[in-house]
Amino acid sequence: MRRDIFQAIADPTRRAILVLIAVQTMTPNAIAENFNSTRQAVSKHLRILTECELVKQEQKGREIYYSIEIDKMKEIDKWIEQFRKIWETRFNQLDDVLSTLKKKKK
Amino acid sequence: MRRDIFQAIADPTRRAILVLIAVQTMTPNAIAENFNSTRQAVSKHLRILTECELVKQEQKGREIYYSIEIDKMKEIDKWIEQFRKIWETRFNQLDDVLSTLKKKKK
DNA sequence: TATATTTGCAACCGAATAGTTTCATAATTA
DNA sequence: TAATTATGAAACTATTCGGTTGCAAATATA
Repeated sequence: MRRDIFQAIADPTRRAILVLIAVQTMTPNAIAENFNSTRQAVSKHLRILTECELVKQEQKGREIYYSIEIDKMKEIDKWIEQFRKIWETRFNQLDDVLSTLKKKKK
Repeated sequence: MRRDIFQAIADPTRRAILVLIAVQTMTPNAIAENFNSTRQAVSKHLRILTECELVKQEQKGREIYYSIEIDKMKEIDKWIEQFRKIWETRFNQLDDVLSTLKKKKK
């Protein structure tokens, strides 16, 4: 069973769940109301998100409130980071080209 | 056939390919040398990455050089953006708490 | 206490995934 | 021209994935 954050956010329903509970903590029932699939399907998604620690639970009586584990989201950001460096460099290079052109014009 | 960037980067081999060709353009053969699976398997990964426009090809004779489509990578960053806002806010709130504590100490 | 509610788990199913082997095509080289 | 090299496509396979239905456990309410 592969269970990492990238595999977790590959599914559009799970991405939507993350966006939902990022705004406020929610119970599985409340989350499921936003989707066409069954509550059990959403429950399975929540299990996957919990297993890779992208969400955490808080039991309150018979209800369980799910909330986002924002620190784990940073790991995805960390992976993107190495590419961000590239596009920022390319942007600066473009900037250099533009300013060189400007100087030549003068 | 679902073919979006999140599904594309879900596979660890594809993520490694992206990191590899981010540094320099490479041919499928050169890329495949870095993995234990067959050249054909890598070829399939490249097709998926090409289909969702995360990489582009440039034919040179019988060789094909693959390079990263950095703009497409920004789309992932864009999705992370909404969560970045959250963790920055939380960080600031923590900052407020700390400075309040500091003031009380004085 | 009996009933309703909230939730997760197990078993099953069809589709998708990632890999393999085999083959075809096009370009280079001997 | 013949052999070699670089590549992608097709067919097949085992495994995983996302969904379903049915069930059990725990808590709340009548």
